[in-house]
Amino acid sequence: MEFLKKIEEKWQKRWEDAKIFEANPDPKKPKYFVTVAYPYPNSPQHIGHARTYSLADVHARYMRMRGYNVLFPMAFHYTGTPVLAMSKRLADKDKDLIDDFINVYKIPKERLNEFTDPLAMAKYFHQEIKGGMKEIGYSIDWRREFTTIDPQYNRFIEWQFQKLYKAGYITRGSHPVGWCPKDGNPVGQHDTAGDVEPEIGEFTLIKFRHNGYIFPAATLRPETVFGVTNIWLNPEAKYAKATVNGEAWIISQESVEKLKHLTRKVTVLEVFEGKTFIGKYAENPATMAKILILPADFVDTKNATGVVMSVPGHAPYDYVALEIVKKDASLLKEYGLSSEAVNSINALSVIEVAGYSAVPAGDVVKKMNIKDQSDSKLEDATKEVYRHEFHNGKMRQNAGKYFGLSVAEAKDKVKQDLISEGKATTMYELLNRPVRCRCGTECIVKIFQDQWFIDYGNPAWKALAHKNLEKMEIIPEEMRTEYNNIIDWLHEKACARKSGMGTRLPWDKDWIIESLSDSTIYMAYYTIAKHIKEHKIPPEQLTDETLDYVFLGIGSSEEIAEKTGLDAETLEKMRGEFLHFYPLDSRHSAHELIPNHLTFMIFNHTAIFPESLWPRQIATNGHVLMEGAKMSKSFGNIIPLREGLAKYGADPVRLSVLATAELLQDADFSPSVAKSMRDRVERLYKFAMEILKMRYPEKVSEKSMTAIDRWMLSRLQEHIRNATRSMDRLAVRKAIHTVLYELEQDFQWYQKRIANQKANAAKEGITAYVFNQILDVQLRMLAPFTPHICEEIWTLIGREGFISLNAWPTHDESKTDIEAEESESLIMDMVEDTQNIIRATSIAPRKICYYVAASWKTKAYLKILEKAKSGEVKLNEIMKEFAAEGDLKKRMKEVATFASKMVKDVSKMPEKRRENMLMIKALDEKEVVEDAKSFLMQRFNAQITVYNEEDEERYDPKNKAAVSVPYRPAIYIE
RNA sequence: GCAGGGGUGGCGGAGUAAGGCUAAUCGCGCUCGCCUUAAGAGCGAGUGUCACUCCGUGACACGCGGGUUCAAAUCCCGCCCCCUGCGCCA
Repeated sequence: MEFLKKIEEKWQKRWEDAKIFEANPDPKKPKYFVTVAYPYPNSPQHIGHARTYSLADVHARYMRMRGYNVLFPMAFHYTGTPVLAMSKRLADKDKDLIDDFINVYKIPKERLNEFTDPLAMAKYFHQEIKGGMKEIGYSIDWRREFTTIDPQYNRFIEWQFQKLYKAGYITRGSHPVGWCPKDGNPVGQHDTAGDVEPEIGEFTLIKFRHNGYIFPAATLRPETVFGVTNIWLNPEAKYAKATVNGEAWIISQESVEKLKHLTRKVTVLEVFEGKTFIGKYAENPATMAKILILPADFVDTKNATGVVMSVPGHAPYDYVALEIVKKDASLLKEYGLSSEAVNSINALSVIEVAGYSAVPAGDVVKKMNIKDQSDSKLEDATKEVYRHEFHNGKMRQNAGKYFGLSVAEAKDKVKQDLISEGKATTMYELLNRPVRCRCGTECIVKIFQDQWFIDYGNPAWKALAHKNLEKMEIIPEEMRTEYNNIIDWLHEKACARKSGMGTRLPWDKDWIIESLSDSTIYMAYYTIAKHIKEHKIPPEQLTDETLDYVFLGIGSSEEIAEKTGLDAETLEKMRGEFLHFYPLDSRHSAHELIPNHLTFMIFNHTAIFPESLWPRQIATNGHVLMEGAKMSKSFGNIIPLREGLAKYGADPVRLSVLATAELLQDADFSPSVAKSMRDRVERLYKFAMEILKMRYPEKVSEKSMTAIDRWMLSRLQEHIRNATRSMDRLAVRKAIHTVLYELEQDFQWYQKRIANQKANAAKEGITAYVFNQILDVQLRMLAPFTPHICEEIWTLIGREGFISLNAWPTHDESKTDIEAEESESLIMDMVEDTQNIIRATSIAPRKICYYVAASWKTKAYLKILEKAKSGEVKLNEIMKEFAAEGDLKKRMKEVATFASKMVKDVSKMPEKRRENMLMIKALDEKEVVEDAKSFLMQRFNAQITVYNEEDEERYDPKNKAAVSVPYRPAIYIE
């Protein structure tokens, strides 16, 4: 490990000193611009992050070796509220967070105090993350680094938003958000206790009337209004008589504040206990039916209005509650309810659904054996009824004009109609309440007024996004439909908040542009960040005109230079650099960013830039699991990246996160995988050191090589081709497997095959040459994945320069030797057959005889192959042709048996193999087997003899020779 | 619910685009052997299930059920299960 560590440090320093990853416009080379979503510095990175970033780095390194002028930059995303929230929690001495910081992230205790300043915290993690990126060996051009709170970047974002604004892509409106009434802030998932995402739903409030008062019953199923049999109030809870936007409402006391946050004017007139209204009648606005108000403990006055309409036919809660009220004589007495009136209430059926009776709620309650209102199974029962009714249910006749509609359709129609008739209204509520803010307060829904939105719902804009997507390469391709769907779904996205770090909206400085909106086209900023730093360009000089010129080519450099005081030449250089590297060639990210960031990137590019500068490729990848389990702080299975690097080494970590899964799947990291990768890397080193001891000639003539040498070199070509193909679609797992394991397998076979060849200087030279070829190719194909060890070996074996800047090997068709490959697979098959026979007969072989097929068989075989090329082979036809050949005619009976068998075999053969065999024509099988004799002798520890089937002198006591077929010699063992 | 991805051996996972070469590349694990003072590493061999007349043979096996075909893990239809995303959160 020490050894790997030293190598890593050495090469990271050399790369930095030689500035080899600093990319400048170079007209001599094609450019390639790769970026990966910049990290958010609110914690150090862990092994999981390494996947996305390593993939991007491997991509960058690969393209660099393919001869491109690759730009791979990095920046840091300070925008947003999470850092603020964390900082505040630290200030509040949040124990869990402090524990995480100390135990998981290994942050020195004494530094924690600084972190009550959010900016200090962000800066700390920024350096922490950057350190990790250097230690893992990413080929980043650090000259272009920036943060999203740099004033120059703020100018860039202002410029972008002005463009969006002018294009009509910015709208304003009101919007419900999760809200902490104590903190006075919107709450997202990271603000809540237990990281719960607040789910906002819209309840329909149906206005039941009683004596001039409105009971606004809250429901998520307005279509069931026709099945209401009564109203539920919680008898023990407090209700308020209040004026709500001018109407007299009876609502739970808890709902008063909520309605206020939902922009309603509420004045409380009087407070009652729920029981006050029990036994009174109210009128259903949809049916005009007079219904009783009854008591129910299950009514949660904290949910919506605390007034519930009862639909026992379709709501399990209502069904159970009604049954209880009916049976409970003391309850009836307590509230002075007439038992006749109550008992006459029967569930109404308004929805017909296959597989259920008229009262689906009753069916499910009975099935689940639910007895009382507090039974937790009621939740499941409700879900089951709803699921079936929503998808398969139809409205019955008593639903009036909605008769025959599906529940899904009726739900919306009823709601809209009731609202427009003034019989209902709506109210937002949290569906997964209670959701608690980290401060402990229960969250509510607030309508955030005059919020700014980016209008991703704009149809013309959607069309542009689709157009970009169509031209773009999506890796993996399976994700394309996902993007298409998302472009279709997206609508207005709130783009600014009142708190957090970032850029202020240029036309309304109270708002700060939120993080998913200020990170959509920043790849363009990398191209000028270098100049901004180099020339210390202040934000004031980055006027809208400057940026218009640099990014859109509007105006002249002289004019702008004059106005801004910027150097005209610098302006032109910036413009030139932007045009050189743009458009973006590849964008990398984890695939959870597809529904937001990545699609936003597409949208914004089409809004700001001309079509020629739209992004060309997006590649996304899955997560990293830790020994099969999800990584999470609560499982305590997070390995911070730098800790992992220190423990296992950079190259092994890179391999571990990339070699265990294809892009879409989750990779599985574990110490044992990392360890085996480390062993693999060390073995490569040892192998190289052995080759280093070998002497080999500069050039080796083809002729002096034996078939097995040519076979190895031919296989090497095949592996180059496969690895390159895999890399071109970023199938890194496949590529690593090809380079590391498949190549290795052939190499091991090769070593076995040559182990017994007679030693002489020429042979040794050839072997050394072949070994060296393998090492050379393997190193260059591994360099993107394990750059450190590859650089080290590269230098040790005396190669010039950095392997990182060397060429990726190219497939050389001329080195492919089909004959050698076919000969070798003959040997491999033969070895396997021999082995099977030995096992089957349990003979300890002393003598093994091989009989290669007679020449007439080969002749017939080739004929059949020839025929198979042009479609199906008809046995009778081919037999006629055989009959015309003298040497075949004299043994027609044998030929017939042989041919019928071969026709079958050939038809099952892959096209490629048939072509190869035809190309080779007749292989001299006897010679092939003779060549492998010493190997076979060693392999089976027996005497080996090779005969031709037609050899009169052959030793063949069991007459096995007859069963030989081309490419499959007969075997006799004794 | 909607959308996307997936379900293959003890495990991870190839194979599915172009149906037959293939019941399974490769890795891990496990068993046996070699090497070694020992362990590890390395090397070699074996390793789907069941049944039987158990050096062999047969049947069954790629989520479940149908279908197309001489032939299906692969194509078609229906169903079940798992994972991910669904917005103000980076």
